[in-house]
Amino acid sequence: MTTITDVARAAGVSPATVSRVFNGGRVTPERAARVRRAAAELGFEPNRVAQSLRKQRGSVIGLLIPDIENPFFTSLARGVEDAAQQTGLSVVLCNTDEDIDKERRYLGIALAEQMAGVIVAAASRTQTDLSPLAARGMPAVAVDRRPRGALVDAVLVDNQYGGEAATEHLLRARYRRIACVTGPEGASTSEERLAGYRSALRDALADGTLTPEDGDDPLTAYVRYADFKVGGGRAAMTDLLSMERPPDAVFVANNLMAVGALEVLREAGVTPPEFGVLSFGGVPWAGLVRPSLTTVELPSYELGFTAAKLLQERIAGSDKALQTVVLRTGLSVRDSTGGPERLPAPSPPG
Amino acid sequence: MTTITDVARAAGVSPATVSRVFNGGRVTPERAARVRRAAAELGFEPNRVAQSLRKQRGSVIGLLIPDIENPFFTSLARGVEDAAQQTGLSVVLCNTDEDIDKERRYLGIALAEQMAGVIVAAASRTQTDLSPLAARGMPAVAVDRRPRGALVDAVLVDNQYGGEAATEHLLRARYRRIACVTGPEGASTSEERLAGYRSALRDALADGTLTPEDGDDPLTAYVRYADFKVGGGRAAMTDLLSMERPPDAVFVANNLMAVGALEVLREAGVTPPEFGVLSFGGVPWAGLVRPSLTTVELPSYELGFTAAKLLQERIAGSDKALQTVVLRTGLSVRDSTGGPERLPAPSPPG
DNA sequence: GTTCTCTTTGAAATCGATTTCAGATCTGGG
DNA sequence: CCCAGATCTGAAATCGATTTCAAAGAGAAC
Repeated sequence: MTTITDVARAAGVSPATVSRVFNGGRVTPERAARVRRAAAELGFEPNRVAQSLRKQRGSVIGLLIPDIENPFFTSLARGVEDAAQQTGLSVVLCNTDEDIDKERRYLGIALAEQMAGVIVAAASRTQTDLSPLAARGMPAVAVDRRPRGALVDAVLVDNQYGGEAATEHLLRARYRRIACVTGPEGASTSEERLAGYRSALRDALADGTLTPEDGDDPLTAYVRYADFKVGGGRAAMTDLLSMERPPDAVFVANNLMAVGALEVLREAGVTPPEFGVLSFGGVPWAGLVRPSLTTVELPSYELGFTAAKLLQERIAGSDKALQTVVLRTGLSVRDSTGGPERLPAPSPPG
Repeated sequence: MTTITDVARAAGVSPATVSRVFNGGRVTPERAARVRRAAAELGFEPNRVAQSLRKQRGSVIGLLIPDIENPFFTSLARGVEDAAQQTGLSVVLCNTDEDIDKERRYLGIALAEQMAGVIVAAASRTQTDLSPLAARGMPAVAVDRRPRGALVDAVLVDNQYGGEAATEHLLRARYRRIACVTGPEGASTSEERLAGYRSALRDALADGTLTPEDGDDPLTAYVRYADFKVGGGRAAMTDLLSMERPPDAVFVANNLMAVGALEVLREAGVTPPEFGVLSFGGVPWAGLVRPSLTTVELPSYELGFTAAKLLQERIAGSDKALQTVVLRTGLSVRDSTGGPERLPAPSPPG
């Protein structure tokens, strides 16, 4: 491997000069040219490990995500990658598997490897602890989920608004017993989406669109907590269908659980849009799902891109006040929420 | 940050002794205990950057994959991660996007960061160049795709056998005009799967199962090359359907293209199993696709796991002869290849 | 008691870059 | 022609670990 010393020798200068050539120090043009030529001839590339050690900061940023198999996060990862590439940082992806210990381990690695910074989609709102990073001055940005009390920039989506819009849409489509399958208790995303759902129901109760049935609390009876995975969606949906008075629509608070819910519905012979289904977050290969699925669209790529930009500012030394950027969701209305009445079949094409 | 020197001072020993305690040198038990206690109290964690610099080798392995959004590769990545975790290595994921330049850049980073080794699913069989790694003694393992002439261990699937089995299955199901949508020319996986398809057709022609129609070469007429992505599958399928004498079944050489093909078929009102569809590699959320899809099952997780194990051996210094491990595929027969005749509908459950 | 061996220890070199500091060179002004 | 100030340059320190080497100490054999 050719080192800076080799280049220096070849160019007849000192290593310090070589370093200056590549890091923008003052060097006479003639010498600089000699150094560059020598470096090119020898195929010199600075050893990043040595650089990191000396500068006390690497050129890699860590991206901790809870589920690499969820396309939402892979898309987010691409956003981060694209933004990072623009400034020569590289991204390493760490899959925490929604597991607090794995997450802690990866945070430790980030510190030990002296990464330039980290972007974290926290495994838990209450347990994820970013303070060791802060203690060592490593910049961090929370994305998608905001861990409690962490003093970091955050890029989030407007979960409450999205949940509200989704539920309102179902109400407008004349569904009246709308269930909500949300994520784990304690995850900020779960709670906020659920809050949106409840807020929409409360409004509907207030203006008479929805009339309370006796017995259960209408804001709670149809709510189920699950785990943001396909299996959890299946279990929750099965449970809802077995109710004495089952729902006629469901708002599922994440894409994978929506897949699970759809599977269960299909197996039970219950099909949208008679039974309304609305997913928070796009489902992959949505084109294959019939009827097509109404979704709350999440700006996953932008989430990642924005987070990376923010992180870069911090790495560059910005000490602006902490920011929280909230990105808006959008509602893509498709066939699965057409309304509970059986509609006339569309005439076949051609 | 607490360094080895701090610990040494706290324990009243030299840094060398502290290092020995953690790296298995000979130290008297009493001292070792003192060192451990001091380290624990100070929360000492060795600085990996310094370690890497000194040892000339890091504790991170790079995994270069061409498409992070293909669940085949994310599953493979998990295999790598699980295997790596067992020996304290961490994995960083690099998405090359089937792009030779991005791939080259990441290989450069792997070298500059002194990674312990790399696992590569090559972006191109002909252009991917692993020789810089070899030149610097960095261990590498090829996975899924074998770059031409690279002197590295490889873990592959038996593509030809899988393609053959798939095509034979379609023939047995009495499809007679079987198309093949394969990947880019030049990718080893494309070529081998296509070769399997052709070999099965040749056998069928030889034993009379299949009779050549006049005009086109039966081994070529129904073959289309595409790009291993959804869009490519769509285009190829559209093209096939527009033929004067369209096929009655298709063997699609990767999962994403199968999704594209299914979309086109659905839009055209052509449905399996009258039109047979067989995908090489599982389709995500297969449960939502109706009719269910017959697939060649790929051991993606095992592929990654095995590759990581192999790499670890090399990192540990093994100089065994180069190995190529070939893992078998399996055929999961489902509804989409039930045969071209319209079958009586199954009686409803219950 | 002396010598020899074996274990344990710490001082110092090392990895490859960056950066400080002080000296050398150059410039322009007086 | 000399000097102040600006500009360049290289020697050496530094980052935090590992590892070599030599010395000190312990123990055994005679």
